[in-house]
This record gives sequence, structure tokens and C-alpha cells, in this order.
Amino acid sequence: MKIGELSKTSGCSIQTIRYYEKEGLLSEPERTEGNFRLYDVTVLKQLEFVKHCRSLDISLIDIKRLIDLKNKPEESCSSVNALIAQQLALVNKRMKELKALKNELQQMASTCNSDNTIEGCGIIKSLDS
Amino acid sequence: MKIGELSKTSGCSIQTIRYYEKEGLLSEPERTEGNFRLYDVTVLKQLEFVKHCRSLDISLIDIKRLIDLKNKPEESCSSVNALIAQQLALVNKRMKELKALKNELQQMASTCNSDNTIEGCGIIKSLDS
DNA sequence: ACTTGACCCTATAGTTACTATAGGTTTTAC
DNA sequence: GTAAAACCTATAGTAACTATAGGGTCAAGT
Repeated sequence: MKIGELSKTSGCSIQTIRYYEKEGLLSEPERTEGNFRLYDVTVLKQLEFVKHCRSLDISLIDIKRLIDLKNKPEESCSSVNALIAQQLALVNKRMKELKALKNELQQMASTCNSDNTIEGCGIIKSLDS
Repeated sequence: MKIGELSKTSGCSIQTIRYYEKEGLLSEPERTEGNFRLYDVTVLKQLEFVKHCRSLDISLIDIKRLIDLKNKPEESCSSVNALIAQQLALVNKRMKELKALKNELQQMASTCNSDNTIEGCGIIKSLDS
């Protein structure tokens, strides 16, 4: 199939597919005589793998590491485990930050309506402090 | 004070200060004869305002809006309120995503150790599916 | 055979909020 | 007087794309 079809079946934009290829996340496809990319089914699996990783917010560099690891099936999977653990730590950290954020924003929102002008606006006041 | 001192007292890097100035978040300071920026205390307050907003993950564009609103004290503060509400919605959305993420990552991490090779690694398997 | 439109190609710029660098000028301390 | 520290502007780099410009290819219809 050509890139347009791959884009439709995978849900990735054409530019993203080309970008992933350039970054080494997808193997380089055959080309037609006219230089069009020509894919077989295996690339679809590669792309799904990348998409799944991205949906977990794993960075492209880490995805590349995972792909390299996949290609060494006899090695220890402890590095895979470490990578996921690290990702989890990142998510946990971000969640904490977001909770604090949410609290402050909610509190700010609740102080808004003393009167209706910016001069008396509690939100601006708390941002100023 | 010069930019180095402002940087130290505010905790913002020198480049960031210059960047904020370029983006119109700080008023342009006086200059010495030798073209060095010369700040008075009011800029420190402006900078604190920006920092506080950034700590709430408010985008620079939105901070600029807030600053513009601050300068119209007689107007209605409903736009301020809307901006904060929107920010809160954004945070809530991101928190939901992160929770889902965390769940999947935790589940993946727990499937790791069937044997110790990548070939049998449950994490890679779940990423493949 | 020719044209039209859909599809494809590469290369480059834009996005956000900074950080880092290069290459130069000014000030301060000795 | 000179050397170091601090400052200046302009530009490039970061992540993970998206969008655009300016072209080439291919299939269908006339």
C-alpha cells in the first residue's frame, strides 16, 4: 500500500509517518519507480507499536530504545522494566504537580466575585501576591 | 538594578527575562549609556506576576491577556474568570489522561517477570497488542 | 494523446517556552 | 592598563509534530 492508505488504516497523518521514518522508528519502505513509498503489512505493526507507546507518553527516543531491545530477544528485559518504571515515575510526578495546580486554580476561581470589576477581582489579587 | 541582580532576586534566568521582555510581558527598562538594562522595583512585581502565572501553567499568551486586563481596572472581570476556568478545565483533562496512563503503565509493569528475557517480556507483549 | 485531479515527493518553517551558543561591548577591580 | 565579569544582540537548538511551498507521478476521462 502507499502512504495515504497506511495513513488511513493507522490513523497517523502522512507527515507523522514520514517523520517517524526519518527518526528511525519505522523501517524504510520499498519505493515504486516514481519514488512513492510502498508498504507491506509489517510496517503497520511497527506503526501500531509506536502509536501505543506514544499513547503512553513515551518519548520517541525511548520508543527507539524499546524497538532496539525488541530486536534482541535473548537479552534481559530488565531495561524494558526500568524504562516503564521511569515512565511511571514521570507520570506520578506530573500528577502531583497537577493536583497542586488544580487546588490553587480552584481556590482562585472561588475568590472571583466580590464585585464585578477587575480592580476588585480576587483572582488578579491572588496572582499578584 | 541590572539584569544579573534581577535574575538573582527573582530566580528567573537572564535569558528568560530578556525573552519575557521581547514577548511583551515586562515593560522595557531604561538603559545605561552602555546599553545595559536598568530596572526599578516595579519590574520585579511584574516578573513575580508572570512567574506565578507560569507556575499555574498559564501560557504566555494568556498571561499577556491577564496583564492587559489588569491595566483596565474598571472593566468586568468575567474574562479573567473565564480564563482561569478554562485553565482549570485543561488541568482536569490532563489529569484524567494521566490517570489512564498510570493505570496502563502499572498494569504493564506488573506483567514483566514471567522469565527474564525480552522474548518472554510481558511489557513488550502488551505494547505489541 | 492530453489534460485534470488526486496523490505523492522533498525541504523548510512554524509551534511553545525556553536554553545555549557565538561573537562582540562595557564595566569593574586590581 | 588590563583582565575578568557582566552585559549586549542574534541565532540555533529542544520535542513532536503540523503546515506550507514547489514540485513530480499516476489513473481516468475526453
